[in-house]
Amino acid sequence: MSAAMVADLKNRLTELLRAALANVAPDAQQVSILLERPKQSAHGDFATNVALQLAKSLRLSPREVAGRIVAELPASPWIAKAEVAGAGFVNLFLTEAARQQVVRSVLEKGRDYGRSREGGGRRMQVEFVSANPTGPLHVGHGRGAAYGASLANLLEFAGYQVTREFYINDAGRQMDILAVSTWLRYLELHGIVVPFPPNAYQGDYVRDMARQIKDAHGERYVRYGEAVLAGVPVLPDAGRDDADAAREREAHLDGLITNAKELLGDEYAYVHQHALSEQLADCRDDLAEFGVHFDCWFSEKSLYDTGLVERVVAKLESAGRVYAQDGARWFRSTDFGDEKDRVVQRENGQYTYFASDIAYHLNKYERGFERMVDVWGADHHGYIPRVKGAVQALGLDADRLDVALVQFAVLYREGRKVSMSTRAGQYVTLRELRKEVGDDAARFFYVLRKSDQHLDFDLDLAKSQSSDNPVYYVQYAHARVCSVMKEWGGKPAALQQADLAPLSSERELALCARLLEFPDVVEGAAADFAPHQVAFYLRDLAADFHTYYNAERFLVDDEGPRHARLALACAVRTVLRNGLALLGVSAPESM
RNA sequence: GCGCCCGUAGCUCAGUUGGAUAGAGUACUGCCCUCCGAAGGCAGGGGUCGGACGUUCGAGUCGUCUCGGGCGCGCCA
Repeated sequence: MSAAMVADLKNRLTELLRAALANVAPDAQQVSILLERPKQSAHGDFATNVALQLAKSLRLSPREVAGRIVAELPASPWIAKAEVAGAGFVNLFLTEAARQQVVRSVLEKGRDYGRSREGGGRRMQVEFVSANPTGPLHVGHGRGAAYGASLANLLEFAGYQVTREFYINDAGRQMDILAVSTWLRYLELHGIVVPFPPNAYQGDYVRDMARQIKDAHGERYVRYGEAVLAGVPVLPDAGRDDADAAREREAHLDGLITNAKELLGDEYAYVHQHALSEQLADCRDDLAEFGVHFDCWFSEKSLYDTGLVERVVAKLESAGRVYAQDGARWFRSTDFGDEKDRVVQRENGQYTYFASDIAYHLNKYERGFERMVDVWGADHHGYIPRVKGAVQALGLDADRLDVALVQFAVLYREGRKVSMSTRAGQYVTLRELRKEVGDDAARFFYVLRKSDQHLDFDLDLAKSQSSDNPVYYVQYAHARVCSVMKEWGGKPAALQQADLAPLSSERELALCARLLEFPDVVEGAAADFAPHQVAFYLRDLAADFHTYYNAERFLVDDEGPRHARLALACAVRTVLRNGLALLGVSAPESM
């Protein structure tokens, strides 16, 4: 049996079952034959419920139908046994040879074992992280980064041509706040003290940028304090935390932004640009060190510069989807199931974030991606109907766009929730986390949970270098294989043609069956956008290997068993490495 | 109040378009290194799958209701 045939094992089995069905139920040729892997090995390698599906129309008991299918099943070198079980399942047991050959298949394909053509080379975009470049990434962004990167890897492995994209929110008010925050710190350095607003960016990185500007340009951006505050609404008392006070603080900040733009004129753009590029560079470095790379950094501002925002709103208006009310312009998202219509252009003429996001999605479609995935924080779930609505309103196929929601990571320190506030600058950064627990542990930990599930991130546990962290368990299995190979001293290539017949123990055949699962796991994880399935699989594979390792010796005197076992170990190593690579985790040869 | 998500072992979580006796990790208890790496292995206890009703050959999974938790509901991004 060749490697390709192993990969097609399920298809072959399906064909055999269909051949049997042709005799059992000639009128039911279109019935779908689902082959699943039973949870218990006593139920065989594959099972099908097709008899249960057909029983009613055939007016026979499910067990009777199953019995006839088994009787009509053509002989095959891959099936050792087929039997009727339970309510009417047909359980198929593979021959030892069928299982053993997966080892050869893995060794032949190497890094490509598990890769599929499911995606057919179709172009797909995964947009993720897309954090405001207004400060260091925090641990919530880290989860989106780990998830998005792993998802992109998976989709690529599943045969899609993937573009990884970061959407830069460089056009909005948040960037102005960052620029003004930096400028105020800069003025401080020159002895001009304007009270630093509580809702401006507090982090030390703002002071760092101010210092850089001072070092590079001296007093060039200095303006008088009275002018900075001229006409700016006063700050409410620090003690007040009612809604009015919050509004007044925002008004104060807006006033400062307006004055900064007037006082600095064209030079405001420099401060703004400096802050943006500094933060973006920091973000890119941080992610790169985390093993997260992007093919495209897409600027929101560019959508305004090219006039696309304006054009897309006009297009929606001419389609009758935008109307004016209360001085603003609204998109009729209720036509598409949203709870209420949404503003695209404010009374003051400014477009909303939503408007540029519509333009952005139009741009994605125009770039020809057949499928797109937006990875968002789960708190944005209410945003989905309006974006999908806008896509539909533009006459585009909304089904090509998927939104994957990632819940925020909730940090725990000494058993207590760590409060997070971006503005107050009190949050654990991704950098800190990476430094504390290491990139491998962080990447693995992040995807060890379903993405739309809350992640309790226990910092103390993650910080401890103990074996509690599951990533060590998987990496250790890999290091163990490497160690055995080193001890053996031979060349792996010599194992390609090893006779695999000696791999007949229960543990060896179980390990083979596990290796056989990998392509299915990849395909399922890609289809479900669920990298955590790969992480769980790797833990199972490592467990099977550790069990085997403890029970048997590899370096026995007999060359037959020795080479067969080493071939199996090598195959395990390859699959561990391929799986870890999908998750962006290293596969160390020793640790 | 309305909408979306989640309730599975003490804790943290898996559970493959509905499938057979609901599984891991962790914690706890007891074993296993003169032998390729003990960051490992073996064994053990622990569950009304939040609750009720329904759909059917079959429900942790689907539907309705209900209780509990999270998030969203702005001319913010």
